[in-house]
Amino acid sequence: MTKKGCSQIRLGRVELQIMTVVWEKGTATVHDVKEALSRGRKPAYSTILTMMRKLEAKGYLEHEVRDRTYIYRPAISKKAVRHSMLGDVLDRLFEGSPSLLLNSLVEQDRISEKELIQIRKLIKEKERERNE
Amino acid sequence: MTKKGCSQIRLGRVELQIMTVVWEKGTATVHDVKEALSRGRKPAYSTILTMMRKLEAKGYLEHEVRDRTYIYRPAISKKAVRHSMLGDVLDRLFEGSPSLLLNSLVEQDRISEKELIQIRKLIKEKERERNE
DNA sequence: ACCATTCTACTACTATGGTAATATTACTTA
DNA sequence: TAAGTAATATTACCATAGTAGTAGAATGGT
Repeated sequence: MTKKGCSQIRLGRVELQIMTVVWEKGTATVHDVKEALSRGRKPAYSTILTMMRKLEAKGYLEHEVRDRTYIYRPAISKKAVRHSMLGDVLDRLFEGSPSLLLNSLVEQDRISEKELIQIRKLIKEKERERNE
Repeated sequence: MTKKGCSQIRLGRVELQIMTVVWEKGTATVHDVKEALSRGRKPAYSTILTMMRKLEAKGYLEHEVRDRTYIYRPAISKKAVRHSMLGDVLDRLFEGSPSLLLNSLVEQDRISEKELIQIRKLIKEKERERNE
């Protein structure tokens, strides 16, 4: 149970990209990440290496050595990061109000038919749970 | 109409705090902001001054002079910043899926009874609009 | 006229995310 | 065993958010 505001997980643009790769693959070497980041402006190998070392120093990655290659894996869950960063946006920008936040998504027209159905299902579940 | 990804509004922690004050008050002097930021670790007057000048340089604030005091006002709407920053989180962290995002809020138990009602209303409206 | 007050302007420093060249190490293979 | 290869380690930048001391300018009161 995370207390209100004790999260404070800070991840930069590229840091998050790297973490995303490692989350998706489960484990990843520097090369794996470099490979996965082949779209857009690709950072140099040594750039990714440096960042992954920093991510480990911050406790977001861990590694083990196999055939003198570092095998990295997440030391923090995607869920935790989602909670932390979304909670941040919610509090800083939307006065802690999920409906205000959702409204912003509606305004942006970011909600497709499929998403709408999914969301309604979610709400229904939450309501049912609430009425027990 | 903002195109997909052309947003790129970047605001730091304190920068956003300052913008929030100016949005709320409509116009604000450096003193007003310093006053409003009296909770937490309060930045020095000159710190706020510097940041507001930087915000103006970035085109997020404007000012006029009155009795040799700078009266700042927003040059960018809160709505635009909300769209930009939330859109960023949506894309980077939730694969562009609003329902995944909402699910994270549910998991965090950030949705009160009142919010739930408000959200349902929003969804209903969206559905009605969709079925026209 | 002078001084205190109250603004902005200037300057400088710290931390951190991002970038990457280069050095080093260790293994492989001819 | 010497060269080449493939990995990490070291080092050094740049940009920007955040911080704030101090200088300078203009005004108002005495």
